[in-house]
Amino acid sequence: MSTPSSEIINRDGLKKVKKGAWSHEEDQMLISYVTRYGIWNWTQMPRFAGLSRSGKSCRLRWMNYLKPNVKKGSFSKEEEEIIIHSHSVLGNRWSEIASKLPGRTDNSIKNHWHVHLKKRTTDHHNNLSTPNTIEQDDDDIDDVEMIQQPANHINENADDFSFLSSSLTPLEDQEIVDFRDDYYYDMGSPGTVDELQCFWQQLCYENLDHGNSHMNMF
DNA sequence: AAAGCTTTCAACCGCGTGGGT
DNA sequence: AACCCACGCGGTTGAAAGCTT
Repeated sequence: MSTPSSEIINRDGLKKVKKGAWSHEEDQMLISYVTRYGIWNWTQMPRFAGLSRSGKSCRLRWMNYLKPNVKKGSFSKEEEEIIIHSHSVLGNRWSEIASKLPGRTDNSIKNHWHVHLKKRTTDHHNNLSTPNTIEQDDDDIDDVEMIQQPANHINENADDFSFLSSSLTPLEDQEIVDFRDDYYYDMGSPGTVDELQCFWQQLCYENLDHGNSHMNMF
């Protein structure tokens, strides 16, 4: 779910940064570039990667969606319990709360809080302040159930990088990039124009097989 | 079937911070 | 000390999906 893509053209007819939803092709370009060269400078990187996006947008897309260990899908009871407890201690420090939930991003936690958990905690608080209330909604029942669930799956996807090999065929025979921790920072810039051109030619070669002729930018 | 309403969440924006010069 | 730049954070927005009437 996202806003539609829009390319902004300024008065001189020059292309400026694109906004809105990311296309599959843009995702592939970003993944491929980061896999090959690592993250060296978000501001400069879109230009080298052939993306008409701001560095900020690229960083957000990578951190919240494309990064290999980003956990998608619904939150478990244990995760919700951790969020609720952490929020009661830390407040709206979403990044700090996210650090307690491997694979979850601050953005997704923030969204989940506002959509699901905020109401639950205020309801709970209201029930406490009105002790004669007998009603117990589904969410309260969930709160009881969550304590009984095992917590062994919270980190289940932390080491799952399998999608990289399936989506990045041009690079599958090259060195395996370790995305854990901050390894991929400080890998250096792409270096020469020849090196960069070679990189994109590899990508184009592979993508032509899948009809992605837009990749042919050289 | 379709119109209107609600929910969800990806993405944007503005601001604060830290490092470099 | 002052400025610049890159990055990260938290609040907010808005389109799409889902639901209700």
